[in-house]
Amino acid sequence: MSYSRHQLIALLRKRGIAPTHQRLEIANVLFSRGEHLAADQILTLVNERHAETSKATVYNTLNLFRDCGLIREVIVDPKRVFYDPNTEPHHHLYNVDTSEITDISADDLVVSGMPELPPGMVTEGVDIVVRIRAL
Amino acid sequence: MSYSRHQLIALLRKRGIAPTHQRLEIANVLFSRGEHLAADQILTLVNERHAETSKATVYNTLNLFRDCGLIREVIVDPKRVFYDPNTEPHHHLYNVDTSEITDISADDLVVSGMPELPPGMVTEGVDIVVRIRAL
DNA sequence: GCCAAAGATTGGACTTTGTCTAATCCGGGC
DNA sequence: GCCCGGATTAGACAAAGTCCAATCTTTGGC
Repeated sequence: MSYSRHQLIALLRKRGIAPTHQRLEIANVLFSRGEHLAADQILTLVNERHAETSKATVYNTLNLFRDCGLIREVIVDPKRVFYDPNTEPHHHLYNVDTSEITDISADDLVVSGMPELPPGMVTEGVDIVVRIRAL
Repeated sequence: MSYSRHQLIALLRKRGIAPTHQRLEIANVLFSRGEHLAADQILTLVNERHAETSKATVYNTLNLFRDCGLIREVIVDPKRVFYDPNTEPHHHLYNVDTSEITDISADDLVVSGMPELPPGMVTEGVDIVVRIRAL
């Protein structure tokens, strides 16, 4: 599931994000791999060939992508945030031993009995994490 | 919902935890308030009268309590772990504006369609977080 | 294509959360 | 009351993430 330079540019433009070098590199790593990656992993991957993107830019860009709804944060590991290129509603299987994250389709996993929210409150999202481990 | 010194000692002893001064203070803050608290909040609360418990001890103790099943970690805020004195199965409402956490009974909120686990894997827990915000 | 303005990137200092260590300090059993 | 293994401590350390002011790119108007 690889994306061409043009496709990536279109993806960013659609959200009003100026397609710079660094942003395209980061988008490429996220969307072409389709994996859940943490900031430090992205920093490493993006600089694999020749270093060209700084830590600050990786964090800036991930926050920008998140704010624009291009990617989603996954909060499962107390040590770091993971970024998910899949923004469709879905849930996660989290291997606590290896920190590996796998998707669970929202069609399979269904929640019922959502509580009334306090007035003036809206749901931003429902995240389900199934924590698993060996044995 | 206040706990007496004796009740707290019994609570720790039941899990084989030696009831020291500091541990009782921390247990008291958690169980008497019944709130979801982060380590730094616990450190502050415990030292409100006169400082007597160090940061290291707060972290040691929270990890100990967690390992002994006395409390539960709640991973919802990328900035810090919250500790929950309620270890019964239940879920959480998380106010992303205020970082406030509220319980949702597991009787109300039901999940169906749990996926097959890879062989040799066991479920450690299923955490549902309903993220809400004002507006 | 050129230029300026707006916006993006950068290294490095800084903050925060949490861990580690080696020294000291209990407290429960004898 | 004494001892000893476990508990506590200050402070150094580590890792994730933010901030800043200087510099570099993009982009849109011409």
